[in-house]
Amino acid sequence: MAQPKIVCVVGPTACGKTKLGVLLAKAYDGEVVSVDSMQIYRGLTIGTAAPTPAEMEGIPHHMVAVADPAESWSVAKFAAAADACIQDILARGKLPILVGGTGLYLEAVVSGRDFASGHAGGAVRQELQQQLEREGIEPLLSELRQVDPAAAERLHPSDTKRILRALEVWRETGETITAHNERTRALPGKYDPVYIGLCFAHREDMKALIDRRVDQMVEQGLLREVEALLSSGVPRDATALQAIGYKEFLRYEAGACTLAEAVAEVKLRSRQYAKRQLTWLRRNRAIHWIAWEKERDFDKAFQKATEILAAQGVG
RNA sequence: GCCUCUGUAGCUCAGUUGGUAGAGCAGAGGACUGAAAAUCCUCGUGUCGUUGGUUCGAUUCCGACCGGAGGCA
Repeated sequence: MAQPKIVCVVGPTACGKTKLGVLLAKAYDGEVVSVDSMQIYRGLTIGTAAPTPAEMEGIPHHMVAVADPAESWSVAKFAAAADACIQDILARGKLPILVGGTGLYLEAVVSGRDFASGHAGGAVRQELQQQLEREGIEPLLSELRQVDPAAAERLHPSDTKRILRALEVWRETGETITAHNERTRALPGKYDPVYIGLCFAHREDMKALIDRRVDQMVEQGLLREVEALLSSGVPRDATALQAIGYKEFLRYEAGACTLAEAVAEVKLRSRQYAKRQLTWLRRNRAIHWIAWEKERDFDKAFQKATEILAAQGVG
Protein backbone atom coordinates (compact mmCIF):
# COMPACT_ATOMS: atom_id res chain seq x y z
CA MET A 1 0.00 0.00 0.00
CA ALA A 2 2.70 2.39 0.99
CA GLN A 3 5.01 1.15 -1.74
CA PRO A 4 4.96 3.01 -5.04
CA LYS A 5 3.48 1.13 -7.97
CA ILE A 6 5.78 0.21 -10.82
CA VAL A 7 5.27 -1.80 -14.00
CA CYS A 8 7.58 -4.69 -14.89
CA VAL A 9 7.68 -6.10 -18.40
CA VAL A 10 9.37 -9.50 -18.28
CA GLY A 11 9.88 -12.53 -20.52
CA PRO A 12 12.53 -14.53 -22.30
CA THR A 13 14.80 -13.03 -24.92
CA ALA A 14 13.30 -11.96 -28.27
CA CYS A 15 9.74 -11.79 -26.99
CA GLY A 16 9.20 -8.09 -27.55
CA LYS A 17 9.78 -6.59 -24.11
CA THR A 18 11.50 -3.50 -25.48
CA LYS A 19 8.66 -2.64 -27.84
CA LEU A 20 5.89 -3.19 -25.32
CA GLY A 21 7.82 -1.19 -22.74
CA VAL A 22 7.90 1.82 -25.05
CA LEU A 23 4.20 1.51 -25.92
CA LEU A 24 3.29 1.46 -22.24
CA ALA A 25 5.62 4.33 -21.40
CA LYS A 26 3.97 6.47 -24.06
CA ALA A 27 0.48 5.63 -22.88
CA TYR A 28 1.11 6.04 -19.16
CA ASP A 29 3.57 8.90 -19.03
CA GLY A 30 6.36 6.58 -18.03
CA GLU A 31 10.07 6.10 -18.42
CA VAL A 32 11.84 2.83 -19.07
CA VAL A 33 14.41 1.29 -16.77
CA SER A 34 16.22 -1.54 -18.51
CA VAL A 35 16.93 -4.49 -16.22
CA ASP A 36 19.51 -6.39 -18.19
CA SER A 37 22.90 -7.55 -17.01
CA MET A 38 24.56 -7.02 -20.40
CA GLN A 39 22.83 -3.99 -21.90
CA ILE A 40 24.46 -1.93 -19.18
CA TYR A 41 27.83 -2.19 -20.93
CA ARG A 42 28.73 0.44 -23.50
CA GLY A 43 29.40 -0.97 -26.94
CA LEU A 44 27.20 -4.06 -26.56
CA THR A 45 24.36 -2.87 -28.72
CA ILE A 46 23.65 -5.25 -31.54
CA GLY A 47 24.35 -8.48 -29.68
CA THR A 48 22.28 -7.59 -26.63
CA ALA A 49 19.46 -6.14 -28.75
CA ALA A 50 19.77 -2.96 -26.70
CA PRO A 51 17.12 -0.40 -27.64
CA THR A 52 18.26 2.00 -30.38
CA PRO A 53 17.26 5.68 -30.37
CA ALA A 54 14.69 4.87 -33.07
CA GLU A 55 13.21 2.07 -30.96
CA MET A 56 13.06 4.32 -27.90
CA GLU A 57 10.69 6.68 -29.74
CA GLY A 58 11.64 9.54 -27.53
CA ILE A 59 10.99 7.71 -24.29
CA PRO A 60 13.84 8.09 -21.78
CA HIS A 61 15.62 4.79 -21.16
CA HIS A 62 17.76 4.27 -18.08
CA MET A 63 20.46 1.71 -17.30
CA VAL A 64 21.46 1.13 -20.90
CA ALA A 65 25.11 1.67 -21.88
CA VAL A 66 26.01 3.10 -18.51
CA ALA A 67 29.00 0.90 -17.71
CA ASP A 68 32.53 0.58 -19.06
CA PRO A 69 32.70 -2.81 -20.79
CA ALA A 70 36.11 -3.41 -19.26
CA GLU A 71 34.75 -3.33 -15.75
CA SER A 72 32.60 -5.94 -14.09
CA TRP A 73 29.31 -5.01 -12.52
CA SER A 74 27.29 -7.08 -10.09
CA VAL A 75 23.68 -7.46 -9.00
CA ALA A 76 24.26 -5.23 -6.01
CA LYS A 77 25.87 -2.47 -8.03
CA PHE A 78 23.15 -2.68 -10.64
CA ALA A 79 20.34 -2.65 -8.11
CA ALA A 80 21.69 0.47 -6.41
CA ALA A 81 22.05 2.36 -9.67
CA ALA A 82 18.68 1.25 -11.01
CA ASP A 83 16.98 2.17 -7.77
CA ALA A 84 18.35 5.69 -7.99
CA CYS A 85 16.79 5.96 -11.45
CA ILE A 86 13.43 4.73 -10.18
CA GLN A 87 13.46 7.17 -7.28
CA ASP A 88 14.22 9.99 -9.69
CA ILE A 89 11.43 8.98 -12.07
CA LEU A 90 8.94 8.79 -9.21
CA ALA A 91 10.08 12.15 -7.86
CA ARG A 92 9.24 13.68 -11.21
CA GLY A 93 5.77 12.15 -11.08
CA LYS A 94 6.35 9.65 -13.85
CA LEU A 95 5.67 5.92 -13.93
CA PRO A 96 8.75 3.66 -13.84
CA ILE A 97 8.50 0.81 -16.31
CA LEU A 98 11.07 -1.87 -15.68
CA VAL A 99 11.87 -3.85 -18.80
CA GLY A 100 14.23 -6.74 -18.69
CA GLY A 101 15.23 -10.33 -18.85
CA THR A 102 17.66 -10.69 -15.97
CA GLY A 103 15.50 -12.28 -13.31
CA LEU A 104 17.83 -11.91 -10.39
CA TYR A 105 18.41 -8.23 -11.11
CA LEU A 106 14.72 -7.51 -11.36
CA GLU A 107 13.99 -9.29 -8.11
CA ALA A 108 16.77 -7.41 -6.40
CA VAL A 109 15.49 -4.04 -7.60
CA VAL A 110 11.83 -4.65 -6.84
CA SER A 111 12.42 -6.12 -3.40
CA GLY A 112 15.02 -3.51 -2.52
CA ARG A 113 16.83 -6.01 -0.29
CA ASP A 114 20.46 -5.42 0.41
CA PHE A 115 23.31 -7.82 -0.26
CA ALA A 116 26.00 -9.02 2.06
CA SER A 117 29.39 -7.51 1.34
CA GLY A 118 32.06 -9.04 -0.85
CA HIS A 119 32.51 -9.23 -4.59
CA ALA A 120 34.22 -11.08 -7.42
CA GLY A 121 37.89 -10.19 -7.48
CA GLY A 122 37.81 -9.14 -3.82
CA ALA A 123 40.55 -10.26 -1.44
CA VAL A 124 38.44 -12.83 0.38
CA ARG A 125 37.06 -14.28 -2.82
CA GLN A 126 40.53 -14.56 -4.31
CA GLU A 127 41.79 -16.30 -1.23
CA LEU A 128 38.91 -18.77 -1.41
CA GLN A 129 39.52 -19.29 -5.10
CA GLN A 130 43.14 -20.10 -4.47
CA GLN A 131 42.22 -22.44 -1.65
CA LEU A 132 39.83 -24.21 -4.01
CA GLU A 133 42.55 -24.67 -6.60
CA ARG A 134 45.04 -25.95 -4.03
CA GLU A 135 42.87 -28.29 -1.98
CA GLY A 136 39.68 -28.91 -3.88
CA ILE A 137 36.13 -28.33 -2.67
CA GLU A 138 36.08 -30.79 0.26
CA PRO A 139 37.89 -28.64 2.89
CA LEU A 140 35.75 -25.64 1.92
CA LEU A 141 32.59 -27.69 2.12
CA SER A 142 33.46 -29.01 5.56
CA GLU A 143 34.19 -25.48 6.73
CA LEU A 144 30.77 -24.46 5.46
CA ARG A 145 29.19 -27.44 7.20
CA GLN A 146 30.54 -26.15 10.50
CA VAL A 147 29.56 -22.50 10.18
CA ASP A 148 26.42 -22.80 8.05
CA PRO A 149 25.08 -26.36 7.93
CA ALA A 150 21.88 -25.27 6.20
CA ALA A 151 23.80 -23.77 3.27
CA ALA A 152 26.08 -26.81 3.07
CA GLU A 153 23.01 -29.00 2.91
CA ARG A 154 21.26 -26.86 0.31
CA LEU A 155 24.23 -26.38 -2.02
CA HIS A 156 25.34 -29.14 -4.36
CA PRO A 157 29.06 -30.00 -3.96
CA SER A 158 29.60 -29.12 -7.63
CA ASP A 159 28.18 -25.65 -7.18
CA THR A 160 31.54 -24.17 -6.24
CA LYS A 161 30.50 -20.66 -7.12
CA ARG A 162 27.81 -20.56 -4.45
CA ILE A 163 29.87 -22.45 -1.89
CA LEU A 164 32.63 -19.88 -2.26
CA ARG A 165 30.14 -17.07 -1.99
CA ALA A 166 28.61 -18.55 1.17
CA LEU A 167 32.03 -18.76 2.80
CA GLU A 168 32.90 -15.29 1.61
CA VAL A 169 29.85 -13.82 3.32
CA TRP A 170 30.74 -15.64 6.52
CA ARG A 171 34.37 -14.57 6.51
CA GLU A 172 33.59 -10.96 5.65
CA THR A 173 30.59 -10.30 7.84
CA GLY A 174 30.47 -12.98 10.50
CA GLU A 175 26.86 -13.63 9.51
CA THR A 176 26.03 -16.74 7.51
CA ILE A 177 24.47 -16.35 4.10
CA THR A 178 21.53 -18.39 5.35
CA ALA A 179 20.91 -15.97 8.20
CA HIS A 180 21.41 -13.00 5.91
CA ASN A 181 18.91 -14.30 3.41
CA GLU A 182 16.32 -15.09 6.04
CA ARG A 183 16.70 -11.68 7.58
CA THR A 184 16.41 -9.76 4.30
CA ARG A 185 13.59 -11.90 2.94
CA ALA A 186 11.48 -11.00 5.94
CA LEU A 187 11.67 -7.34 4.96
CA PRO A 188 8.75 -5.92 2.96
CA GLY A 189 9.36 -5.22 -0.74
CA LYS A 190 10.34 -1.74 -1.72
CA TYR A 191 7.91 -1.38 -4.63
CA ASP A 192 4.48 -2.65 -5.58
CA PRO A 193 5.06 -4.29 -8.96
CA VAL A 194 2.58 -5.20 -11.66
CA TYR A 195 4.19 -7.89 -13.76
CA ILE A 196 3.39 -8.34 -17.44
CA GLY A 197 5.04 -11.36 -19.03
CA LEU A 198 5.55 -11.88 -22.75
CA CYS A 199 6.13 -15.34 -24.16
CA PHE A 200 5.34 -17.58 -27.10
CA ALA A 201 2.58 -20.13 -26.78
CA HIS A 202 4.73 -22.65 -28.65
CA ARG A 203 8.43 -23.16 -28.08
CA GLU A 204 9.20 -23.77 -31.76
CA ASP A 205 7.91 -20.31 -32.68
CA MET A 206 10.23 -18.75 -30.16
CA LYS A 207 13.11 -20.78 -31.53
CA ALA A 208 12.35 -19.63 -35.08
CA LEU A 209 12.30 -16.00 -34.02
CA ILE A 210 15.54 -16.32 -32.05
CA ASP A 211 17.23 -17.87 -35.08
CA ARG A 212 16.01 -15.07 -37.30
CA ARG A 213 17.12 -12.43 -34.85
CA VAL A 214 20.62 -13.88 -34.56
CA ASP A 215 20.95 -13.84 -38.35
CA GLN A 216 19.88 -10.20 -38.31
CA MET A 217 22.46 -9.37 -35.65
CA VAL A 218 25.19 -10.86 -37.80
CA GLU A 219 23.96 -8.88 -40.82
CA GLN A 220 23.93 -5.71 -38.75
CA GLY A 221 27.58 -6.17 -37.89
CA LEU A 222 27.82 -8.12 -34.65
CA LEU A 223 31.30 -9.28 -35.62
CA ARG A 224 32.48 -5.69 -36.08
CA GLU A 225 31.06 -4.86 -32.67
CA VAL A 226 33.07 -7.66 -31.06
CA GLU A 227 36.22 -6.53 -32.84
CA ALA A 228 35.64 -2.92 -31.79
CA LEU A 229 35.40 -3.98 -28.15
CA LEU A 230 38.61 -5.97 -28.40
CA SER A 231 40.53 -3.23 -30.16
CA SER A 232 39.39 -0.68 -27.59
CA GLY A 233 41.19 -2.78 -25.00
CA VAL A 234 38.38 -4.74 -23.37
CA PRO A 235 40.02 -7.89 -21.98
CA ARG A 236 38.79 -11.14 -23.45
CA ASP A 237 37.71 -12.40 -20.02
CA ALA A 238 35.69 -9.28 -19.18
CA THR A 239 32.14 -10.00 -18.02
CA ALA A 240 30.81 -8.05 -21.00
CA LEU A 241 32.49 -10.44 -23.41
CA GLN A 242 30.89 -13.44 -21.71
CA ALA A 243 27.55 -12.32 -23.16
CA ILE A 244 25.90 -14.65 -25.65
CA GLY A 245 26.78 -13.51 -29.14
CA TYR A 246 30.13 -12.18 -27.99
CA LYS A 247 31.98 -15.10 -26.46
CA GLU A 248 31.13 -17.28 -29.47
CA PHE A 249 32.51 -14.70 -31.89
CA LEU A 250 35.60 -14.41 -29.74
CA ARG A 251 36.28 -18.03 -30.66
CA TYR A 252 35.68 -17.34 -34.33
CA GLU A 253 37.91 -14.28 -34.20
CA ALA A 254 40.64 -16.46 -32.66
CA GLY A 255 40.27 -18.95 -35.49
CA ALA A 256 38.85 -21.71 -33.27
CA CYS A 257 35.72 -22.24 -35.36
CA THR A 258 34.06 -21.22 -38.61
CA LEU A 259 31.62 -18.34 -38.91
CA ALA A 260 28.75 -20.74 -39.52
CA GLU A 261 29.66 -22.69 -36.39
CA ALA A 262 29.81 -19.51 -34.32
CA VAL A 263 26.41 -18.39 -35.59
CA ALA A 264 24.89 -21.80 -34.87
CA GLU A 265 26.38 -21.70 -31.38
CA VAL A 266 24.90 -18.28 -30.69
CA LYS A 267 21.46 -19.55 -31.72
CA LEU A 268 21.81 -22.59 -29.51
CA ARG A 269 23.03 -20.64 -26.48
CA SER A 270 20.26 -18.07 -27.00
CA ARG A 271 17.46 -20.58 -26.86
CA GLN A 272 19.02 -22.34 -23.88
CA TYR A 273 19.16 -18.95 -22.22
CA ALA A 274 15.51 -18.30 -23.03
CA LYS A 275 14.63 -21.61 -21.42
CA ARG A 276 16.47 -20.65 -18.23
CA GLN A 277 14.69 -17.30 -18.20
CA LEU A 278 11.35 -19.08 -18.43
CA THR A 279 12.29 -21.38 -15.57
CA TRP A 280 13.12 -18.37 -13.44
CA LEU A 281 9.93 -16.51 -14.33
CA ARG A 282 7.54 -19.43 -13.95
CA ARG A 283 7.82 -19.46 -10.20
CA ASN A 284 6.61 -15.88 -9.99
CA ARG A 285 2.86 -16.43 -9.73
CA ALA A 286 2.18 -12.69 -9.90
CA ILE A 287 3.05 -12.43 -13.59
CA HIS A 288 0.18 -11.71 -15.99
CA TRP A 289 1.18 -13.55 -19.12
CA ILE A 290 0.50 -12.52 -22.70
CA ALA A 291 1.28 -15.40 -25.05
CA TRP A 292 2.05 -14.87 -28.72
CA GLU A 293 0.45 -17.14 -31.28
CA LYS A 294 2.95 -17.68 -34.10
CA GLU A 295 3.76 -13.98 -34.72
CA ARG A 296 3.97 -11.07 -32.34
CA ASP A 297 0.97 -8.75 -32.45
CA PHE A 298 1.74 -5.60 -30.47
CA ASP A 299 -1.64 -3.95 -30.92
CA LYS A 300 -3.30 -6.88 -29.23
CA ALA A 301 -0.61 -7.15 -26.57
CA PHE A 302 -0.86 -3.46 -25.76
CA GLN A 303 -4.63 -3.80 -25.48
CA LYS A 304 -4.29 -6.71 -23.06
CA ALA A 305 -1.60 -4.97 -21.07
CA THR A 306 -3.87 -1.95 -20.67
CA GLU A 307 -6.61 -4.15 -19.29
CA ILE A 308 -4.20 -5.80 -16.89
CA LEU A 309 -2.89 -2.48 -15.65
CA ALA A 310 -6.40 -1.09 -15.20
CA ALA A 311 -7.36 -4.11 -13.14
CA GLN A 312 -4.24 -3.61 -11.01
CA GLY A 313 -4.96 0.04 -10.40
CA VAL A 314 -2.39 1.61 -12.68
CA GLY A 315 -3.30 4.59 -14.84
C1' G B 1 31.77 -56.68 -60.85
C1' C B 2 35.15 -58.09 -56.73
C1' C B 3 37.44 -56.82 -51.90
C1' U B 4 37.62 -54.12 -47.20
C1' C B 5 35.29 -51.14 -43.60
C1' U B 6 30.55 -49.52 -41.85
C1' G B 7 24.96 -49.27 -40.38
C1' U B 8 23.26 -49.06 -32.15
C1' A B 9 18.86 -42.86 -28.65
C1' G B 10 17.35 -36.54 -32.61
C1' C B 11 23.27 -36.15 -33.62
C1' U B 12 28.50 -38.22 -32.77
C1' C B 13 29.89 -42.78 -31.07
C1' A B 14 30.95 -46.80 -26.96
C1' G B 15 29.58 -51.76 -25.82
C1' U B 16 27.74 -56.76 -25.19
C1' U B 17 34.26 -63.17 -24.99
C1' G B 18 25.82 -64.74 -27.18
C1' G B 19 21.46 -63.65 -21.63
C1' U B 20 17.40 -57.45 -25.56
C1' A B 21 22.50 -51.74 -24.29
C1' G B 22 25.31 -46.65 -22.45
C1' A B 23 28.28 -41.94 -22.77
C1' G B 24 28.80 -36.92 -24.70
C1' C B 25 25.97 -33.35 -27.23
C1' A B 26 20.90 -31.91 -28.33
C1' G B 27 16.09 -31.82 -25.81
C1' A B 28 12.78 -31.46 -21.29
C1' G B 29 12.27 -30.05 -16.17
C1' G B 30 14.39 -27.69 -11.88
C1' A B 31 17.54 -24.55 -8.62
C1' C B 32 19.17 -19.62 -8.13
C1' U B 33 20.55 -13.17 -3.06
C1' G B 34 27.50 -9.27 -5.01
C1' A B 35 30.24 -13.24 -12.30
C1' A B 36 23.13 -14.41 -13.32
C1' A B 37 23.49 -13.81 -21.18
C1' A B 38 26.76 -16.73 -15.14
C1' U B 39 26.78 -21.22 -12.26
C1' C B 40 24.71 -25.85 -10.84
C1' C B 41 21.24 -30.33 -10.44
C1' U B 42 17.78 -34.25 -12.37
C1' C B 43 15.81 -37.13 -16.58
C1' G B 44 18.26 -42.18 -21.66
C1' U B 45 13.17 -48.45 -24.21
C1' G B 46 16.01 -47.45 -28.63
C1' U B 47 12.21 -52.50 -34.45
C1' C B 48 20.93 -52.34 -31.78
C1' G B 49 19.70 -51.54 -41.08
C1' U B 50 16.28 -55.79 -43.13
C1' U B 51 15.76 -60.90 -43.46
C1' G B 52 16.99 -66.08 -42.99
C1' G B 53 20.17 -69.65 -40.20
C1' U B 54 22.94 -71.70 -35.82
C1' U B 55 21.45 -71.63 -30.54
C1' C B 56 17.49 -72.93 -24.81
C1' G B 57 18.38 -67.71 -26.13
C1' A B 58 21.25 -63.28 -31.29
C1' U B 59 21.85 -56.58 -31.24
C1' U B 60 26.35 -59.73 -30.51
C1' C B 61 28.22 -65.72 -34.54
C1' C B 62 27.19 -67.22 -40.01
C1' G B 63 24.59 -66.17 -44.90
C1' A B 64 21.78 -63.10 -48.12
C1' C B 65 19.81 -58.46 -49.14
C1' C B 66 19.45 -52.99 -48.63
C1' G B 67 22.05 -48.14 -47.44
C1' G B 68 26.93 -45.42 -46.65
C1' A B 69 32.50 -44.89 -47.14
C1' G B 70 37.00 -46.47 -49.31
C1' G B 71 40.06 -49.70 -52.47
C1' C B 72 40.92 -52.90 -56.88
C1' A B 73 39.35 -53.39 -61.68
